[in-house]
Formats: sequence, C-alpha cells, structure tokens
Amino acid sequence: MADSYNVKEIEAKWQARWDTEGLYQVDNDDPRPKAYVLCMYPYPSGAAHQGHVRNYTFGDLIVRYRTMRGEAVLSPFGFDSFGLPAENAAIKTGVHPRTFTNARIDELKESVKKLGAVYDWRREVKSHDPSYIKWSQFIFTKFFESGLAYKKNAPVNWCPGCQTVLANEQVLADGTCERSGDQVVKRDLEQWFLATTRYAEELLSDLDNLEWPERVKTMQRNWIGKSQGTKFKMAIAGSDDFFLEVFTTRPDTTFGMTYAVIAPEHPLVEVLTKDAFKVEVEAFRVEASDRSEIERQSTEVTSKIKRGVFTGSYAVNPFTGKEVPIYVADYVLMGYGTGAIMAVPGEDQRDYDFAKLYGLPVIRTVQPPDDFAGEAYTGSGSKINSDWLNGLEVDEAKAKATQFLTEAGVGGSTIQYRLRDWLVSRQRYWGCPIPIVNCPRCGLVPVPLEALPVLAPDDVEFLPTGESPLAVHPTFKFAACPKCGGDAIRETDTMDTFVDSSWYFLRFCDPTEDEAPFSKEAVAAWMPVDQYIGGIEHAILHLMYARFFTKALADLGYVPDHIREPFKRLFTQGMIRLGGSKMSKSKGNLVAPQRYFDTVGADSLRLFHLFVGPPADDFDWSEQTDDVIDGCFRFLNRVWRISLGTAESFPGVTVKVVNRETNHSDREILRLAHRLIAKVSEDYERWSYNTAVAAMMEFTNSLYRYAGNGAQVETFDFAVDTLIMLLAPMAPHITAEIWERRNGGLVHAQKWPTPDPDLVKSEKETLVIQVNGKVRDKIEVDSGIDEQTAVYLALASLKVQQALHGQTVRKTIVKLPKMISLVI
RNA sequence: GCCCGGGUGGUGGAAUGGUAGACACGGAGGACUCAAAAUCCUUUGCCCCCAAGGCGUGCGGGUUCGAGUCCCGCCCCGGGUACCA
Repeated sequence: MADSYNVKEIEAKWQARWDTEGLYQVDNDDPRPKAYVLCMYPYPSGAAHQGHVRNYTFGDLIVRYRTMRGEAVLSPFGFDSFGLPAENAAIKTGVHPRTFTNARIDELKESVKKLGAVYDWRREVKSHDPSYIKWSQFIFTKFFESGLAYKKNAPVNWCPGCQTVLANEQVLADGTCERSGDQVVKRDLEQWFLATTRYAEELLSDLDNLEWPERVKTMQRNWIGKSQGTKFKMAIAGSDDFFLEVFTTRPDTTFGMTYAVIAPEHPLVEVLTKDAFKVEVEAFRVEASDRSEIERQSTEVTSKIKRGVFTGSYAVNPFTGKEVPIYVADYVLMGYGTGAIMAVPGEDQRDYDFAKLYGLPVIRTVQPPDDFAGEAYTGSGSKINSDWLNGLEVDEAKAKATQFLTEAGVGGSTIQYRLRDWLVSRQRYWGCPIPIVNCPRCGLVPVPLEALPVLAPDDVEFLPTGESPLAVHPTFKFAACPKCGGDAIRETDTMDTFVDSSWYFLRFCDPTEDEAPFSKEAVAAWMPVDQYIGGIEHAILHLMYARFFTKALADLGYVPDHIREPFKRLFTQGMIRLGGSKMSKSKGNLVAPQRYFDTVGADSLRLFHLFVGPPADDFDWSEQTDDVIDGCFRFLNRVWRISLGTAESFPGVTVKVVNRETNHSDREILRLAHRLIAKVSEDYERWSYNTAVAAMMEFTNSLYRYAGNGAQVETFDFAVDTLIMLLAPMAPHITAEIWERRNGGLVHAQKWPTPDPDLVKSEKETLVIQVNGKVRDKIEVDSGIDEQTAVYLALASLKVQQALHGQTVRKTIVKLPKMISLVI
C-alpha cells in the first residue's frame, strides 16, 4: 500500500528545499527573457492573514508558471517596516520599535514560507534597515537640491490621534484620518513638501498607456483633477492697491456675475472688510472654522447650507464695469484655484443656492431649453444678456471671453489641478529621518552622502505626550552645519512611510549596491515591473507616489530615461471580508492561515483562494468556507491517489494500468489532456484561475473513470504527468512530491507543456438543432461533419420533425459542428 | 448628486451572441463497514406523480434565426467621490 498524502511532512520538506536550492534566485545578467513580478511589500504586522495569502498565492503562481515557461522571473520580497503601529506599541509596552518590528518581520516571513511562496531572499529589503535609510535620505537630498523637496509654512492636516501631520491623500472625505479614524484639524506649520504637482500633467497623461484596471486609472485622474479654465483679476472699487483674482471654467458667463466670493481663509479678507462689517466677518470666520469640523463629520447633504457675510467691498466686472458685492462664504475653498470666485447664479447651482438665500439677483446668460425646469442651467445653448457674446454658443463664447481678458491684460486661460504637493513631514520617531540641517548662517543644508544615514538615536523614551521623541532628545537635534561647520539645528521630523515604498521596487533590482541607491544597469535590466499585484486600497496613495518617484528619479538621471512608469501591469485583487464588513479579532483568529497550514496544508488553502471565484472579486468568508477548503483538500487527495496509486493501493480507488494496444478510451483521454493544457494555459494568462482549477478537477474525474476501466501505461503516465505540471504553480508542494516519486527531479524545473493542436479538437461533437431558436434535439456527430450531412441528420430527427409540424423551413443557419438553426 | 462595478440554483460561482447553471460546497439516496470516519457510485434550477412538455439569468421594452451576453428605460445592491468654481 502506497503512503497516504502526509501534508505536514511534504510541505516542510519542500519548503526547506526551496530555501536552499535557488531555483528562484535570478541574477541581473540572466540570459533568459526577463520578467519582474511583484506583490506590494507589506507592513509587517505579524503572521500573514488571509489577504496576504491571497496576494502571495497569485504572485507565486505567476512566478512559478512564468519560470516553467522559460523566463528569468525576478520575485523579491521586502518589508515596509517603518510606521506607527511599532511606535504605538513602544509607547504602550516600552519595547523599542526596532525590536518589535523585527519580531513581526520574523513572524510574517515564517508564514510566507509556510505558504510555499518562493522569493529571491538574497534581495530582501527592509525600509528601516540603515542601508535602506541611507538611500532614502540620499534621494531626499537630491530632491532638495533640485527643488523637488522644499519647506514651507502652510495650513496642514493635523491628526490628534497620530500626533502628526498628514498628506491630503491621507485625509478621508469625511475629514477623518485614514489610519486612526480621528477627526483631522488644520494647523499652520512649517513643513516639508515634495513637488508632485510639477508632474501633474505627466502623471495624468501617462495613465493612458498603463495596463491597469480602468477604475484605478479613473481614481487617479479624478485625484489629479485637471480642469481647463480662465483666471482673471478684478479691480476693487475704491482701491488701487489690491485686486481680486478668480478662477472660472465658465468665462463666457461673466456678464451674469452678480456677486463675488472669497474663502474665509483668504488673505484679502482683512483688507476687503470695511470697518462697519468687521465684527460680523470676524465672527463668521471663527464660526466657519469651527463648523467645518463639525459638519464634515455629518454626511447629511442638508448640512451643506451655504453661509456667508458681506464684506462691504465691491469688485468691478471687467466686462461691464459694474460693481458687484464681495462676500465671504464657506462654500469657496482656499485650497483650490485662487480661493475666490465670480458668482454666476444663473449657470452655477451653488451660486444659485447662495443667491436665493441672500436675495442676490440672478441673470441668465445661456438660453435654456423651453422645458427646462431646474434652477441654474449648466448645459449648452446660445448666449443671451451678454452684449457682444450674444448669439454665440458656449464654447465659442468661452474662447472669445478669454481672448478679451487676455487682451485687456487682466487674465488668460489656465489649467488648474486638484492635485497638491505631497506633505512628507511626520512628527514621529519610527520613520526615516529627514537629512537636513538648519544653519543660522547657511540656511537649510542637506547632510552629505558620506554622513548618511542619519539614524535616530536609540536612547529615547516613548511617552504618550504626543511629542516626537526625536524633538525632545537632548542631543540629536544639535549638529554641525555640513557647510560652515558652525552650530546648527537638525531636522527632527521623519518622512511619511509612503516615501520608503515609493522606490523599494527599484532597490530590489540592485539591493546590495553601496555607491548609489541602485545602478542604472540593474534598473534597466528589470524595470518596469511586468506584473504588480496588490490591494485596491493603494489605488491613489502608493501608486501615485511611486509613479512620481520614478519620473523624478529618471529626470535626475538615476533611473534610465526610457523608464517613466514603474508598473506596466497592475492587478488589484479582491478583499477578504469576514461577516460583511466587520473584521473582529476573534473571527480573524478563527480563519488565521496557520490553522489551515496545520491541518489541510498550504496547498489546499492556496487552491481554495484560486478556486473560490475571480481574483478581482471580493470574497465573504462564511461558515461554509471551511467546507470549500476541505473540498480542495479532497481534490488534492484524489490527485495523490490517482498519481501514485495502483489497484491495491487505496480502498475504493481502482487504478488498472496495463500494457496493451491503444484503443478509443486512450485516444479520448489523450485529447482531454491536450485540451486541458490549452485551457489551463489560457486561463493562467487571463487570470481565470477558478476555471483552471475546475478544468483540472474535471480532468481528474475523467482520469478516475479511465483508470478504472483499464488504462494503457504510456497514455496514463502522460495524462498524470500533464496534470501534475499544470497544477504545479498552484499547489507546489504536493506536485513536487508526486513528480519526484514518479519521475525524479523537480516538477517546477520542467518545461511548460504545449498542446498538440490536432489533438485539442475532439473526435465527436454534440450537434444542437434549434427550431425557431429553441433547442429541439441534440445528436452526436463526427467533428469533421459536412454541412449536407448535418442538415440531413437534423431534418431526419424525430423531435425536429415534431417541432416543424410539417411546415417549410424558410431559413437554415449552420455553425458546424456545434449548431444548426432551422427557421419556419 | 456624479463616476465606476454588479444582480444567474439552497451557497461560491461557469458560460468568444449558439446546449444556461461547468466545477465545487451543501442536501437526498445507495455501496463498503458490526458501526462510524474515510472512500466510491447515483441524484439535485422550478412546475408536473412520472414522462412529454412548459417556465426560468433583477424588472419592462427592443435588435437577432437565436440574448445571461448587445441596445434603450427602470429597480435594487456594493464601491469610489463630493461645495474643486
């Protein structure tokens, strides 16, 4: 009797071998065609959860599959190991973040190995490693020298929970922190920024050439928020010193302006407010800043009442010379455009709402259709009430209005982006220190390469005061100016951890380089990433920043010129949800991968993730899920038994393999095997893993029937070996073991099988006969049947005769060998 | 509100305009067993006693010899986004 499938023994054996054998280690000068397959490197939060399992299963499958196809596949792994959880743990328990993080890395690495995922571990990268910090800092100094990194005083998002500032992207729509969920407040602080807006246009236009999910591209386009419009300055009545600049996408509606609005935070508010209105305006500004925090928490649309007060000043309409009142109102945002608008209630709903509330006049400048029942009309039409624009269509009028403003020297056409520069300062300890020294004589001076990395001191106390341990450290902040050698103050802010993850994929190409962040040659060899795999939650933040870094580093000469995008193809996997959207700790533990490694094994768990549905779809983990995983385990057992069994091996399994002449059943299973090769290969290419698994299950079922009836030895062996090779990327341990026992050697070093096109076609087909579109009969025919015979057979069918009721066939549609459609 | 996705058996899901429900889970029945587990076999969309037949992919229309698939109009669910001028 053959051994039964001993999961633990087999998986441990092969994991140890993959660790030492180096089949998946690739060198930069590997002569095979190169491919770079990458899963987003994780924040190390301890042992892997099912989301990781899903991610790494897809990645590992592709790595193993493409390797069998003869490619040199770069498959590195690393850790996004800076971040708040480690620091919060330090505050709570006193354990140093490094100790804490290293322990979590070990746990994660262990569970990744237990999954059977293979990586070139020689290339492992950790963002908290001094050798990585050094080059993150180096890149920052290069950005600083080129003006891409700069410091400015600005109202910034402050998260009281995280005790640090946040980038705009890290603040959710309701004004809460994407990490802690706390309400974010505005603070005026001197902070470091990266000039992402310099690349706004390229970040937008290059999206067109990426093989990314459309919705991710759409999200990025919306985030960049390009808007074509016109900027112009309006004179202020009674003042020659100031003017009001506004941005509009509708310069054609300028004749309809009945008032103007500036944001409460606008610097001109003070100047514009006349004495008589000072009290009211000041009260409004205070109220507005309070209210914005409260109202942002409410998702009620009704809370979006537009409120404002009159400043006492008037702006002069450049088209009419007429004066309109200037209001301060909270529906105009300081952060967009110029922070001021001309208000046209006739063609803008927001302006209309405000005008109605405060009794301001409405002038229409576009003729709405007769049946128009709305308030502000934003559609197309011809101009009215607009003097020299009357009769023109909106688009023509826009051009003419802009031309007028340009010629008058008060404005011109302009492009606005919603995208803003990336705020990278963080008032935290466990991050990459910003390598800048502030010298009272020389100003901001970058720490030179020889002195990098700047490492945070270890002798710090982690206290829940909210103050960064670096800022209160007795000596860290004192440094000699690299330029003049005099006393200077070191920057104590660290970088947003998204900085680290914006270039790790480049470091993987050349992880031990000691003279530069990476060599150009190494990057040229592997970049861009051929297949990037990760969660949809990074659709904007990480993916946008990584794209920005790649472009900036190319312009600075570190990345080869022709590489302007880091990730050629992106796949965003679906999320694993537990009981709807709630993820509770107890439930999380209940489905922890370790539990399955200990029982059914990694192969069954991997197979389950591949089988359960399309990879892009979310999956709800439920009570029934364990049954499905057991089903995958059962399938692997069936594969084990048919591959290694004989008639006597396993009760209930009949595997009769004999030496004899080839017969019909041999030819059929051979055809099925070749069809399977074609089907699985195609499904692997199109990310349809669930159907590939189904096809292999079906084939295994056929194999059982075949073997039960007496299989011919060569045909049987071919069929089994084919199945094992096709399954090898999905269930690597069991297939490696079966292959070794049957043939010796490594299944993952085999060449991916090629289907014989002649054998992919089957001998017999089911011909479906329809009458008036309804299926009336199905008959077995030779696949090479000719039209005449097929039609003859169709008409000869009794069921078809019944359906025809003796009526004449008016039309016959023939799609051989599958279908004949008769029309009466 | 706007922009994407998506509605198929009891469940997860298959289906280049051509046999709807592959494959699996669950259910039912059976074989093996003293018994159970494991394994193996049969069956499983709905209506109908069975068969013949009919009905079936959120709803209503349309195109087509033929629609889950394409077009138009709705309904519902999920996600993203929201005073961006």
